[in-house]
Parts: sequence; C-alpha cells; structure tokens
Amino acid sequence: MREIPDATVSRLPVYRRSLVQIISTGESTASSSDLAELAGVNAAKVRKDLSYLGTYGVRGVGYDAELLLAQIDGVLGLGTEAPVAIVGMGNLGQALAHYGGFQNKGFPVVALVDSSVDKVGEVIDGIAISHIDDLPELIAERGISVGIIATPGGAAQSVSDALVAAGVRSILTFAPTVLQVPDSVPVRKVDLATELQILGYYQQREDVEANRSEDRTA
Amino acid sequence: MREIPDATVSRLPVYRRSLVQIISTGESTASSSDLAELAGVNAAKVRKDLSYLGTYGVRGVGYDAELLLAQIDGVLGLGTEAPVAIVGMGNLGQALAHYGGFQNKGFPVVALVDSSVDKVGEVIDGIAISHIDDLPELIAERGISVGIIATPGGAAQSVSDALVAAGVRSILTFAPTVLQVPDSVPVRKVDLATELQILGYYQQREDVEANRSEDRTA
DNA sequence: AACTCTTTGTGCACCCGTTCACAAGAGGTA
DNA sequence: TACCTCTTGTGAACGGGTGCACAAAGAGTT
Repeated sequence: MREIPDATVSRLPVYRRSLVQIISTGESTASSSDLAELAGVNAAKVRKDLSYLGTYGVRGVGYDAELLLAQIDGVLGLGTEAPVAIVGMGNLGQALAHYGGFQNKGFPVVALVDSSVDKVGEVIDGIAISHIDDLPELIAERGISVGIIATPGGAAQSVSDALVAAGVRSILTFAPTVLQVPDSVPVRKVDLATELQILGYYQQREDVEANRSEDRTA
Repeated sequence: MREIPDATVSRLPVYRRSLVQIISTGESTASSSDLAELAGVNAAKVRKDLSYLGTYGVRGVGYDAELLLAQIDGVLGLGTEAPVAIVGMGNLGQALAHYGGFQNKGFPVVALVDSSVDKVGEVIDGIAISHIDDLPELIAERGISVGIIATPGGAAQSVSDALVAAGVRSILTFAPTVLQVPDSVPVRKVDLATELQILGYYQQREDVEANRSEDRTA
C-alpha cells in the first residue's frame, strides 16, 4: 500500500460520510464536486485525495459510490470491528460509556476501567466496571485494540503506559497532557478546553474586526 | 493586534497549560526548551510562536512565567468568562452537561437545550433543560457567547442557524456534519467517530509494518 | 466513426508552517 | 571593563499541502 499524506487521511472519514449520504439518496455514482460540496472542501482536493487510493473514478461519469466506499473502508481498516476500552469513569468517561455513537460505527465498547475500588462492579449500559489492575487480562480476553483515556491529566501517562504494555494498538485521549508513547502506537488527542480557548481567540478577533467597521461607519 | 498564524493559535492553549504547570512548581521563569519539553514540540517553534505575541523573553534567562501567562490569556480572551449553552440532551449532551471540565476553565455552562418537550424541565447538575424555541431569550438573558452542538447530524445545521441567529458568537460542534455558518462565527469541530477511523488507518499501517519486519527476521 | 460533453487525473506554482543555525542581547564574574 | 555563558529572536532553506488549469479519457449522440 502506498503512502497516504496525513492531511488526506484525516479527510477520508469525511468523504466516507458524504458517500454514505449520497448512497442513501439512491445515487450510484458520485462526482468529485458532489463529494466536495458535502465534505466542505475543494473538488480538486477531493480528486487528488482519492487518487492516493488508486484510481477508481471514471472520466465523464464520476466515482462508483459503493466501490469507493469499500475502498475507503479498506484503507481505514473498517472491515473488522475494533473493540474499545474506556479508562477513567469520571463524568467524561461515564458520558462516553453511555454515548452510543461508537458501537454502530465498528468500535464496540467492551470494557470500562477505573482505578477507584468504589466504582468497580458498577454496571453502565450493560458493562461492569473493572479495576485498572485487570487491564492486561481484559485486553487479551476481549481482543481490545483501542484504548480511550478519559482520566484527569495527572493519571493519563501511567494509564497510557499500562494500555500500551497490555497490548492496545492505538489510543484516543481526552486528557490535557502530552502523552509519551512508542512510535508504533498512534495517538489522537481531543481536548475540549483547548478547543474552547482556540475559539476564544478567533471570537476576540471578530470583535475587534467588528469594532473597526463600526468606527468606519461612524 | 498582529495576525497570529492558525497553527500557532492552536498551540497557545498547550503552552498555557505547560506554563501553569511550571508556575505550580515554584519556578518564576520558563525557557523555550522547558516549554518545548512539556508541550511536546520543538524549542525553536516555541520561540517563533511566542514571538507573535510580542517580545516577552529575556535573552540568557527565559520568559517571565506569570507575565507570559497573562499575555497568552489576553490573546485567547480568557480575561472574561464566556457562558456556554449546550444544545442536544442526548447521551453526549448529558455527558457534557455533567462534565465539570468547562466551568473552572472560564466557560460556565449556563443553559441546556433540547427540541424534545419530554426533556424540557428536567434538571441536570442544577440547570433546567429549556426548549430550543426559547433560545433567543436564553442567549440574550444569560449573555451566552458559545454554543455547543451535541445533536445528531441531521439537526445540526438548523441548530447552528438558530444559535447564530440568536447571537451566539462561536460554536463547538460534535455533530458529524459540515456546518454552514457566516464567516464571522468561528467553528471548531470534534468528531469522535472520525478520530477512531483515523486511528484505524495508522494502526493498520503499523500492522503491515510489523509483518514486514517479521518477514525479514523469519 | 466523428463529435460533443462531462469529469477525472495531475503538473505546476504558490503559500503556510517547520526547522536549522546563528547573530544579538542580557546577566554574571573576574 | 572585558569576557563568558546562556537563551532569545529571526533569516533562510526546506517540505508538505492547496488550488488552478488543462490535457486525457470515457459515454452518449448523430
């Protein structure tokens, strides 16, 4: 398999969603401009991105929707389910456990883990909370390949170490910490406070912008 | 205020966290390499990033931690609180409502909104759920400037339109949809399924990589 | 078979962001 | 004062990503 640029990889899920949407309307082919509109990007970019997957478009017609979808799924490894463990049963962790959005997307949550003995045994959405010391067995027995870290920042690194040692193959973290992991374990980070702070900057910029136009019109 | 590159803006919150951590150890100055280590980036990048804020470092010494923190807070607009409304009280929305991480970061959640009449009136963490039709009054009365969208994808665009019309100034969305908003309203998007799918790609790459080394050693 | 129409695939130029490498500046020391 | 050490600030080179613009290639039509 060819090397696919990072920027392209991060757009593939968006194209995938757009394709599903197109297919649901009964269309059997999708042009790059159709996809571009749904995905909110430039049509040329869509074509260049898709060209990294190999050539599946027909000139004058577009892309075969089903075929392209299968191709993207293959690249993203969505052929098989990837069982998930959520570590950290605080507010965020419990929230994620209740959130149904993972299951039907090929990422079933099969383990919930916490370090507090008080929480162990409690059942959320049909899954009993396990103690973090049991992580190795859980990972092995339930074939878990993805770890989601929803602990406070302070605990994140040790949890990450434990997950990696237990054999988890990729990590999604919500902890506001820079994680140190082996190169072989891909990590994605989602930080809600950071996102809000970034919005703060652009909002403030808009405010001064607005003031300037006011000054001009005044 | 000078133009700050997007890439830099998205790192400022990380520097901010690193600074807070340094200050908590009693240090009063921070060098670019200290920050670089905590933030997980290159020291030269730290210096270039900070140079966009104006010059606050002392050669041979480093940056005055408190001063730099204040400076970053100023740029990110963290001087004043930005009240938040969460729209969509499904699993994710309720989860976010329970999640305490916003309040103490300067983004108090002051309104919860849903379209279902059944949920209206229900109280979560001391806040009663309001109906979406009351959005304009809520936004105005409670001085809400940030809207968080936690609805299913189908509802996201109309919710976004309603938020913008009601005067919300920036949006954080968890809906798997490309939102159409005026240029004056900054939007950040967090898509959990997308993150997991991206991980899928890199994990798969690691797998073939691992197979290759196995072949070599075999 | 020739022609038209549509849409892909991509070469090329441009731009943003990253990193290196080093001069300049600040403080401490003899 | 002269010198030494440390760390910033930035010019310059590089690399990846984006978008334009156009040639190439199917499909349908006469």
